[in-house]
Amino acid sequence: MPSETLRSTLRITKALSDWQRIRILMMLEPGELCVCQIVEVLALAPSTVSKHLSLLSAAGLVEVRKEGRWAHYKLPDGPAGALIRPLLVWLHNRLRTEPAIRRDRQTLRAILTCKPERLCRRQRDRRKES
Amino acid sequence: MPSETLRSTLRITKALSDWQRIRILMMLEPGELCVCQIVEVLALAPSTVSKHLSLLSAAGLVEVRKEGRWAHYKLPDGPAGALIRPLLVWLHNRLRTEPAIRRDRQTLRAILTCKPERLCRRQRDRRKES
DNA sequence: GCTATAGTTCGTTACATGACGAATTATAGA
DNA sequence: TCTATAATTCGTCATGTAACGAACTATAGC
Repeated sequence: MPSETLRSTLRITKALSDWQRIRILMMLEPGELCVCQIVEVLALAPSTVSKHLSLLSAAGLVEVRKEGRWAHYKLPDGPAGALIRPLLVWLHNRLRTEPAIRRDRQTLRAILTCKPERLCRRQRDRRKES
Repeated sequence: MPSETLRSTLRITKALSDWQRIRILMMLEPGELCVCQIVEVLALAPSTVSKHLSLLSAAGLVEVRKEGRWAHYKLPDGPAGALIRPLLVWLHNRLRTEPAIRRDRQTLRAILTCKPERLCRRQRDRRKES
């Protein structure tokens, strides 16, 4: 019977062992984002992104704030955040200057200029034509 | 074309996402061990342990020192070690008091009292009878 | 040189995981 | 109340991974 700490630790390291989830964590450094914004940057299906977010959430690497039909995800602060801070700092230091990560930040900046509703509409439309 | 830093980072996080490999890293904290000693603690097939060690090695989480037919593995020191030290410290702090890890330490203590040659012989014999 | 042996590599099998689209849920607005 | 919609859950498929035993490699000792 593995202890909770042990399983929790494995949940964290497993959550960190996927490139898309790392991209999400790096993306959340500056502040919270809603799902559709993350979907847009990763260019993955919403269902896929949702799954990634639920794994990150289960590991305590992100927190969710639901507001109407919107879900905003952010890095945890307070005691929960302190627990995993060293890992995020390590990741951030290693990947800050990575081309792929810089590209994501660039994309995100562009995305933040338009309202989420517009984003979701665009994503729906794109889906229809294919 | 993902950069080397990026692939290296993923190799590290993937290496950390397995329980047996974490056990190995915790086991190596006090100092180097040879493969048969690790095999004995984990109670896995030598081929399986060897594979784990090669993944850890590829990620730079352990270093190998070959001596005759024996292979000694240890945590890296120097610059290579400094790079991943924060991760190992985090892991160590989280798992130091875990029952499973304490049990491994206990097992290891017993194992260290007998010479590696004896260990290997015992392992071979056990294999034969099954 | 031969033989025994510590460790690795290879091939196979079972299971875990990431991706997608379709169906579902829950909320906002007409 | 009914419709539209942001997000999640579910079912499926392809790929990745951990485990094993068998075969292989390389070294020590006769």
